[in-house]
Amino acid sequence: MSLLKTTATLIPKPSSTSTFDSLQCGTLLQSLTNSKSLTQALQLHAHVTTGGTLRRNTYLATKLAACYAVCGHMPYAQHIFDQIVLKNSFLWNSMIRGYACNNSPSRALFLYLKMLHFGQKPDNFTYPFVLKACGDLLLREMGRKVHALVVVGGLEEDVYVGNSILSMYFKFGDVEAARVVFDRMLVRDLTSWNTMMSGFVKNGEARGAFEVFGDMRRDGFVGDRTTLLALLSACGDVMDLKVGKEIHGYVVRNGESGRVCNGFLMNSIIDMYCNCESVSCARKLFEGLRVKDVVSWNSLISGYEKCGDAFQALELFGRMVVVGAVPDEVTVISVLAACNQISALRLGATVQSYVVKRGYVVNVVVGTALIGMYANCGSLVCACRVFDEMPEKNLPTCTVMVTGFGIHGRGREAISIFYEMLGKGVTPDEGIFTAVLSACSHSGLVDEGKEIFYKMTRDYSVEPRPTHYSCLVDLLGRAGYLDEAYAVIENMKLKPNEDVWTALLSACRLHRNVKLAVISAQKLFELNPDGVSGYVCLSNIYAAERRWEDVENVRALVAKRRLRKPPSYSFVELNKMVHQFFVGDTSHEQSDDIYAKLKDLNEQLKKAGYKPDTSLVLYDVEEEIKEKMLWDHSERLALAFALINTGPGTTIRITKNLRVCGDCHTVIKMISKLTNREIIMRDICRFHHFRDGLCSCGGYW
DNA sequence: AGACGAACAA
Repeated sequence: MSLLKTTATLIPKPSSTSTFDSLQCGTLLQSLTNSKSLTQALQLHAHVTTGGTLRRNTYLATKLAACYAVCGHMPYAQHIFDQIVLKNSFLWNSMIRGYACNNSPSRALFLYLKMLHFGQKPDNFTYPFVLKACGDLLLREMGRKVHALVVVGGLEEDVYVGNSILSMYFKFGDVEAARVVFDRMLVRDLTSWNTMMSGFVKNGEARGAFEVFGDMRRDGFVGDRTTLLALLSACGDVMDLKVGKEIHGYVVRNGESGRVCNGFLMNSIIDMYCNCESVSCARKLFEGLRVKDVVSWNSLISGYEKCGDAFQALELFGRMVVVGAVPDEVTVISVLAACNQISALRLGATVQSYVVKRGYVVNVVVGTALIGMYANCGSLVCACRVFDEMPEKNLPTCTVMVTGFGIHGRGREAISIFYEMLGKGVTPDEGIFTAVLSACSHSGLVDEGKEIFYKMTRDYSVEPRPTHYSCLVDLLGRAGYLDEAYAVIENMKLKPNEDVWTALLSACRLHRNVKLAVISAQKLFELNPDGVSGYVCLSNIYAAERRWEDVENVRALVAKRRLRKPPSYSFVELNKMVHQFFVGDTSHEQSDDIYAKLKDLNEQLKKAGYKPDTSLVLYDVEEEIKEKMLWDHSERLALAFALINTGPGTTIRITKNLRVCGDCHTVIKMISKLTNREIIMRDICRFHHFRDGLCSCGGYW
C-alpha cells in the first residue's frame, strides 16, 4: 500500500499491523490537511471506508471532512458532513471555512445560519470566515450584525477576528469604520497593520497607506512581504518612483535572506514600474529575472498596453508564445486591449480563435474585452455576436456594448441594451450613464438623453459627474439647443471642467454661434491655456465667418504660446500587420506610390468639383502650401496605402488618434464614391461609415 | 482549525 510507505514517517509510532488505529489516522489526516494533499486524502478515505470504519467513527469522519474542506474539495466534504449526526463546532467551522475560501461565500453563510439554527455557538474560529464571506458578498447589513454578535460574544479582542473585521469593512469600501475598529483594537499584530495598509491602497488612499506604514514602524513592527506588496502598489498609485526604487533596492539587498525574496515581489515591482510609467525599468528587471512566470509576462505586457505602447505589448506577446510560455486569460485580456488601441481587427480575431483553440472558458472579463476590441476595431457585427453568446453578462459588459453601439451612431440599440439591463435588476453606475448619454448625443436622441440624465439622479441616486454634464451639453449642443446647453453649464452643481466647455465650443462650431463660442473658448483657455485643440476649434469658427483678422489673432496666440498640435497619426491594418502613418510621413517603403496615388486622387476630385477648405489650416503660410498640408494628413496617407494594397470592393478601416478634419471628411466621402469602397473610419470621438459619397454621421461630428 | 499577499474588462 503506497500510502503507508509515503506517509509512514509522519506517524510517531506506526502500528505493527497493516491498518491504522483511529488516533493515528487522525494524526495523519491532520498533516494531510496542513499540506493540502488531496490525493493522499482520497487514498486514506478509501482505506477507512472499507469495513464501515468511517461511519462508526465520528472523530475520523470529522477530520476527513475538514481535510477535504481545506483542500477545496467541497462536494466530498459536504457528503461526509451530511452523514455525521453529532456535529461539533470544529466540523461546522471547517465547512464554513471551506466554502468561504473556495468561492462559495453564500454557501458559507448558509451553513453559518444553519449552525445557529442547530444551537451550535459560533466561536473565534467561526467568525473570521463568516466575516470574509460577508465581505466578499458585500453584505453590509449582515456584516455589521455579525460584528455586533462578535462584540456581544466578547470575541473582539481576538486578533484574528479583529483583523477579519478590518478586512471586511475595507471590502465594503468603509475606510472610516475600519479605522475606528483598528483604533479600538487592544491587540494588533503585523497582519493588522498589513490589512490596514492594503485596505487603504485598495480604496484608493495610497497616502493613507504610507501614513499607516509610518505608524507601524513607530510601533516597533518590521514589515514583511505583504507590507512591501502594499507599499509597492501604493507607489504605483501615486506614481512615486523614488520610493518604489528604494523598495526595489531593499528587496535586492535582503533577497538572499529569503525573508522578502520571492517571485510575487518581483512581479509587483514590475507592475509598480509600469504604473509609474517607467516601462524601461520594468523591462530591465523583467529581462534579468531567472524565472519568468505567467504573471511576470502579464505584468509587462499590460504595462506596455497601459502606457500606450501597443506595438511593444504585441511584440512581447509574440515572444512569449515563441519561447513556449503559456498565456492565460489575463494575457489575452491585455493583448486584446492592445489590439483595440491600434485597431488591429484581424490580429484581435486571431487572439479570439487562440482562446477557443486553447479551450479557455470565455469568462465574463475575456468576453467584455472581446466586445470592446471588436466594437473599437470597427466590427460591430462581431461585437454583437460575442455579446449575444455570453452566458454571463455584468455591468462592464453592458457598458462596452452600449459604448460600442454609441460610437457607431446606433443610439437606439444602445438605449435598448441599457433598458434591458435595468430590467434584469442590475444597478447602474456612473460609467454606464456616461456610455448611454454619449450614445444619445452621437445619434441626436435629445429627448431620450435628457430623460436618462434626469432619471440618473431621481431614480438611481447617481450624482452626475462633469463627464455626464459634458455629454448632456454635447447632446443639446449638437442638436442646436445652444442656449439650453449653456444654461445647463451655468446651473451645474459642480465646477465645469474642460470637457464641458469643449463640448459647448464644438457645438458652437457646428451651429456657427460666434458669441457663445468666444465665451466657451475663454473659459476653456482659463482652465487649460495649453490645450491646442480649443484654439483650432475657435480659429475654424472664425474662418467659417470669414473673420480673417480674428483667425490671425488666434494663430498669433498659438504661436506666442509655442503650442503645437499633438502629432497626429492613423492606423490601417493589412495582412494582420498594423501600419502607422504620421502627418507628412515619408518613412513607409511604399511612400512614393502613396503620394502618387494621392496626387492622382486630388486631380480626380477637383474634376468632380472638390474645393479644398484651407481655412482649416492653423498655420500662417501661403495658400498653395496650405493645400499641400491638407494632403499630408495621416488619414489620407493611410487611405491611399489601403487603396493601393487591397482589391476592389474591400472594406477599408482607418483609425485616427485625433478628430478627423472637415476637409478630410469631405475628401473621404468623395473617395468612397469615386472608388466604390466602404470606408470605416474611427476617430477620437466616433466611427464614420463612408459609403457611396455619404457618411453615417450626417455631418454632425 | 483561522486573518493579509502580484497581472486583467467600461
